[in-house]
Amino acid sequence: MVTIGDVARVAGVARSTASYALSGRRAVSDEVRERVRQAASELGYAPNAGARALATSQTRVIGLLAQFLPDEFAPAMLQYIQGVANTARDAGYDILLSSDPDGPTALKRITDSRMVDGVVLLNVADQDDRLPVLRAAAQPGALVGLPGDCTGVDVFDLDFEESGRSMVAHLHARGHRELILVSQPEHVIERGGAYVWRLQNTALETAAARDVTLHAVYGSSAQPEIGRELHALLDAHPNATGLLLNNEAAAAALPTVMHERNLSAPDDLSVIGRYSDEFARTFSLPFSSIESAPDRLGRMAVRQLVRRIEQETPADAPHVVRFISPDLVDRGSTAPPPAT
Amino acid sequence: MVTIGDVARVAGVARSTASYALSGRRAVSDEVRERVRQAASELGYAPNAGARALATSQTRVIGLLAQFLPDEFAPAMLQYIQGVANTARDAGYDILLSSDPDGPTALKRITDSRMVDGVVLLNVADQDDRLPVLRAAAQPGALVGLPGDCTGVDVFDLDFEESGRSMVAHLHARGHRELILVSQPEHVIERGGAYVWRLQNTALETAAARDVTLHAVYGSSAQPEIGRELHALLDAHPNATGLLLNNEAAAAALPTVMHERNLSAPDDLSVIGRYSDEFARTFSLPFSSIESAPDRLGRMAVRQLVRRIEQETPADAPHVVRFISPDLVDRGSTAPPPAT
DNA sequence: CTGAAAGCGCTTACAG
DNA sequence: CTGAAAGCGCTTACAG
Repeated sequence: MVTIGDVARVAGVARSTASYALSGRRAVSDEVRERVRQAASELGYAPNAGARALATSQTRVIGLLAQFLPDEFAPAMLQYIQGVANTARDAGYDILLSSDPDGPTALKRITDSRMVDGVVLLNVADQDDRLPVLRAAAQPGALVGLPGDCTGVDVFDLDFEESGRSMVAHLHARGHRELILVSQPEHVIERGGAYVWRLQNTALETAAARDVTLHAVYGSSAQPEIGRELHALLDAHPNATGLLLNNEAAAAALPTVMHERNLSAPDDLSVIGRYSDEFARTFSLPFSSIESAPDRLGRMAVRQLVRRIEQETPADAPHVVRFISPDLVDRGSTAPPPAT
Repeated sequence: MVTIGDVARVAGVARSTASYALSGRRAVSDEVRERVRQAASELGYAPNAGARALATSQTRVIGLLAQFLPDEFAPAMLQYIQGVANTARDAGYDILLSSDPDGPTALKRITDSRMVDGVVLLNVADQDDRLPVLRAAAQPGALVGLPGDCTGVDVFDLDFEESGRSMVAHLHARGHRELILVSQPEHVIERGGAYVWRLQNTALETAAARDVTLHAVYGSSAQPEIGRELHALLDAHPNATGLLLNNEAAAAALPTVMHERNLSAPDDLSVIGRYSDEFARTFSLPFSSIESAPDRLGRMAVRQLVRRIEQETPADAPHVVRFISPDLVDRGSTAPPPAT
């Protein structure tokens, strides 16, 4: 392999001078700089990442902790990963992807061994086992998802409270008085998936305040179970005129279910989901939805992380908890309830 | 950070002894080994990855080059990524994920800077720009997907030729005489996505040999275009009784299209896709399909790569090109054509 | 069975 | 403006 020593020799300068010429961290005469650059490109020089990391304590790698849990819908995860990966690349960082189901152990190993300059956690639970590890780590961390305790980390999430309110308010305003809300599986909650009850609670409150009946249930996040459950749900609540989905798998399954029941939105049933526009396209979903903005959240997390890594933000600068407000993307699936 | 020097001091031995005790690469007295281990775990010692890489020229990281091209269906990609990531983890490797649209440049940077011990390329095209870079690299590479020139790399792919044959033969045997084959977008071919024509060619040959009319067309890989195209296609060929899909986006869109046309499989139309079982579940697809086995391909690629990295396979050992044979997963969507 | 030393390829104070 | 040297934290021949 070609080292900076080779470059220096070819350029006829000291290794330190070659290093400075390439990094620009010290003034170097135009002539020398040119010679060094020339030599470097002739030889195809690329600095050894390990050596550089050892010397600078910087890897220019960001760890991405994604867990593909059986109760999460994988295609929805992918969009967060893409958001993080794209932003990281633009900022000059590579991504070390961990999909280890044992998140805490993986995180500890990656941070302790100094493989990364910082870490993005996806899929954060209310009591997330990875957080104690992250707080003990030397590197900063940014989360997508709201944990119970936000100390020491930067947090980005959709405003699920407001999402719950606005879904119910939207249908209430159009005259609906009986709704169904399908959340993610109950074990997502048990695991601490706080976004499930954050949305559900405000939906229930809003419904109660407006005298709307809201049937709040948990749904599977796998096919074909969720399809069957949706059928059972619609059977059980024949007078419900609106369906709210805080469950991507349910959203993906709903078109088939509605076809099978010969229902269409919004004529027979008003529907609002909570997923990204990209997700809607992928699954051909014709329903209006609260935009979950995975790309935006991924981007915000990485930007803040990079700011901390590069110390534009002092290490003890206050940490942020930032919610993005829910936008309802109107795909025309809501209307006043059918006259009976 | 705690270094091996700290461990050695606490254990009262030399750094080299601490290193050997931990790695087991040299005999060490039981007592010393125990003291070193004790010290290491007390201090929470984890070797610095950069330093180790510098000393050993091994990073225990595998580069994963995935391109999220607009004409590929992202959820299908994810499964290959998971297959690679899971196998790598089990083998003790971390994954450096690159989703850079400029694959060759990203690959060159990653390999030249010695960030990885080897590389897996996804989404390989017939004339893949990344291959010259990979061949020039010091690290071995494994591909998922068949390029025109396989020299110097290990290659794993579904047997698309056989897939094309078996799809047509299956429907021919059940009495079908007019079929439609929807492939991926034409620009996938222009880009060199060889699997498109590999399947299509054998499908056409098989059809010709058996006097079956086969309408072979390209379809978009985005919604909602592909839905419209499927409608147009079924309009244009009202006598076709079988539909073959070598296009994940088309498969994902088909249930909706069939509902809209009030068709069901296999009574009105026999359907065979080419996608994974996991994909079928995710999209609730009721169609029989050639299993594309992304997890298996990812696993094979990583295993072979690890073998090369760890020199169980000598560097000049012959490279492999391995096809997995297509299994038809029967979901009951094929039958004799409807009587007319 | 153990230790002192060299070396991996960088960067960066220290000198001039 | 440039160079010689130290040091980052490991591993591994070389000695004993």
